[in-house]
Amino acid sequence: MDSSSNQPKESSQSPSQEGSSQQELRAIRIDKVSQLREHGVNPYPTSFDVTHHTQAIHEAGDSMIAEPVEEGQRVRIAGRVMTRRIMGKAAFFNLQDATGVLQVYIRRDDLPEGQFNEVFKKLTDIGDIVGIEGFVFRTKMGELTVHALHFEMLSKAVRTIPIAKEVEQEDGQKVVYDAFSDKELRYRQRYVDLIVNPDVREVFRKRTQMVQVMREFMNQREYLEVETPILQPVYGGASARPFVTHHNTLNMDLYLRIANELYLKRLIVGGFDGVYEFSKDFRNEGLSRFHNPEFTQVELYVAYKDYNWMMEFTEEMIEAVAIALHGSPKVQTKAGVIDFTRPWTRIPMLSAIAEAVGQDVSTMDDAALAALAKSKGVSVEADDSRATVLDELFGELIEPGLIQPTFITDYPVEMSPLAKRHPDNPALVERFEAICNGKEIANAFSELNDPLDQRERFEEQVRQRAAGNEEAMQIDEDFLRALEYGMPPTAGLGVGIDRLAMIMTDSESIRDVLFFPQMRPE
RNA sequence: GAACCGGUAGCUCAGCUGGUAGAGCAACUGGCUUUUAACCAGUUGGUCGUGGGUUCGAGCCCCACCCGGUUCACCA
Repeated sequence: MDSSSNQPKESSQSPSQEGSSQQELRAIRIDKVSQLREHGVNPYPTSFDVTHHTQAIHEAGDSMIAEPVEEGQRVRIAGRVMTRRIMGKAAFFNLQDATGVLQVYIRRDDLPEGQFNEVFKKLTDIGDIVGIEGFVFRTKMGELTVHALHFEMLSKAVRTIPIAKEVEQEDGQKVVYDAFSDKELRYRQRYVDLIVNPDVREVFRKRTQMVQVMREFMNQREYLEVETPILQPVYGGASARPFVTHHNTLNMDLYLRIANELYLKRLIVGGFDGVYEFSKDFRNEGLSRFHNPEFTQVELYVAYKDYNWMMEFTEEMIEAVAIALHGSPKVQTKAGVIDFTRPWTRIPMLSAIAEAVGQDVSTMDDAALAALAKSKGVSVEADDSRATVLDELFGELIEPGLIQPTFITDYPVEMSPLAKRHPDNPALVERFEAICNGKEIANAFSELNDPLDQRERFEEQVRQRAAGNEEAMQIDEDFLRALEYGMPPTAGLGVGIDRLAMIMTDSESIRDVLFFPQMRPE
């Protein structure tokens, strides 16, 4: 492992690389596992019949309390012990299950001989998973509580969980003390983060709900959810550097997909009218608050439609997401309220730039355009194409200011090798991006289905690659062959699920909407 | 890849001008049958990210490296 291998070997009972204090805490808990067995208690039994979740009991509230209370309905709940308050012959503890937290009251005299003192008081810790059966009542202080008549250890934890204490102040504000907040530990040990930070669980529930709403939205329109290859012999559909892997038996390199666009369009050629896929894509680029090497997009292709139709589809679907998650198309974020109410503003890219710089750039020659960019503080390289300069201008001057969802339309053809040319201006394509909170959340176009034009566009990409653009596309001969069989006019859409989840959950980093963000090894 | 900020007990954090490291919670022992940051009394717990250096003496100063965060560059 490392150069310290001449040290005495650590016992398998105590993981290395940990402080002695933590090892002591762990050793004490492991000893408790043995003690439980000595008391005839299985620390890891196989099952427990749960009748109620804590949330259901909270919702039922006083209707679950009988008169007298001990004759109330028996409830069986299971979960993790989060706090303990022991008072000699009785105790309270908070039990957390998948739905919430509920207080439990437990007394020595309600349990079999010795169970309270030996098993509960001495051998049960915060973090253990237990099951109880009892009846519901309210304490003197009015807190809904289950009075336990039966107690079972369900899983003994041998590591301590970081305890946060929550206090409700007189004004009703909740203050959390000692919250588990170290971002590195939270990302590396997400399971602990999820145990102790309820807000984190809520973020991921919202993310899942968001995907479900979108899936249902597309299913209702009878688009087919499909699966296409992640391991691709030729990568394409986006401008990015790929991950490379190797298949031993075939003895060939394969690429992890950077997009699934070209496969989904093959399926449109095959005769499906609408296909979509929630797709993990992989791009071998830097990491940041907005970039993880693997990320999720949904891509959708619909035959006989164009990008105008797709704009309406997009704003309708995302408005539906906002309403499902927040009960309203208006979403509160740190950047202010974002209002997804359709229709969203639509601005052609060149008009947006003209408005920002106060001049019409469409009639400007390349040199004048480059000079303009420099005068606006936008850095341009000598060999940048006209399209690149326009993209830079847009990205620097306009995009960051677009907080409310906005469609930017009609991009230069050089940047969009898979999009159909605009009928009014062959230098542009029928493409839009949806910008929200200063970031692209969706990208779509009327798909190029002219196989000869598509071949020329690929060949231009090859020239760009030869000129040093590592992100330029490869020629996909099989895709061209598919187009030659004829693809109907088609509208295509990609929505960045992580980016949208960040907005919908008001998260500042993509790591906060990924369970397991990419990290360097510990 | 660059700049800035950070890394001290299991968790959250103090630690002054360099003088042998502290609190709360957790844990351990005892007490307490409606508590709720439960409480009361006592106890334990540290490779101060790692490795060098300066110094009589380093958590603190210097250098290198590791990990994380943020910003920038690239991108979705």
